[in-house]
Amino acid sequence: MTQTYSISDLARELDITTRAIRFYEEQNMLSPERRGQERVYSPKDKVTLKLILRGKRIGFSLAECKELIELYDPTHGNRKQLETFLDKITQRRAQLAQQLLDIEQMQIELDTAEERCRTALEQTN
Amino acid sequence: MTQTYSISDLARELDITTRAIRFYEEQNMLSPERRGQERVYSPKDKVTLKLILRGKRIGFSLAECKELIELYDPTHGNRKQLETFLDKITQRRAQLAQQLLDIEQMQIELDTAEERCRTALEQTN
DNA sequence: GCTTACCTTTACGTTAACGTAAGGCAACCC
DNA sequence: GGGTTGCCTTACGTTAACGTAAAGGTAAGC
Repeated sequence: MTQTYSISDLARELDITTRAIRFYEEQNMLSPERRGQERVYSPKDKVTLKLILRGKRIGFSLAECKELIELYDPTHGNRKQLETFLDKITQRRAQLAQQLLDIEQMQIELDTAEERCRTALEQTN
Repeated sequence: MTQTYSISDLARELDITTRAIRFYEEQNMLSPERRGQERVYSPKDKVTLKLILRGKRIGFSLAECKELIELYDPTHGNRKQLETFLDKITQRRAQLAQQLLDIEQMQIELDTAEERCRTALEQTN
């Protein structure tokens, strides 16, 4: 008796549209159960959606998010597939490391930008 | 005698197309000098371009990048403008903080994904 | 039995961020 | 002076990621 969700349940909870959720399914990133016509989502589907949203927040394309999701599968892979998986993981790691640097740098620049703003504000007083 | 660059100089060095550079200019993110028809870029222009690219790497839209660039200006702002600037800075900070969390989480998941891959590989031996 | 609130599919529309030609001027090379 | 290289503008094409109708099916409530 594991929990299930309707499409609008998930839309509300994750703050996205039902259209977006259906779109992700079109892209084969989700495949919810059906009760007749209606989509019925499992907790695992919800996790997948959260993965997608997190990927998007750090600027990943849906295609990239999809790759990440596939890394979660009970790895049905043959040897060669597994090795390309490892390659992809390495690439993602490098990308994330670069992003960390970029974010740190940008935080520093926000600091100085804020200072300039504050001193400029004091001038107007 | 400060350094200058042609458009293809910058394209080569920053590994983007000239079309992209011209596009950023169309969006009023750059305004290089002209020598006749030709665009002549300054070191400052180059910095701006790097800012744009860094913004893109962490998933910012060009519109967001533009806002960041404007925070760099010799703040020509009146009081109200400065305050909205500060608001925007606060928002960006929050976004960056969230991204840091997202990246950390994703790194952890890459770790476990890699492990699963490696143990699956050992099965195939 | 009618409204309201869900759900469905199909399909065309939209925006961002460029890509990709097409056509033309200016300078150098042999 | 013909060819190559590099710059320019104008303009239409393209892809991703949905938005937005349109048209309809079902179940609950009054």
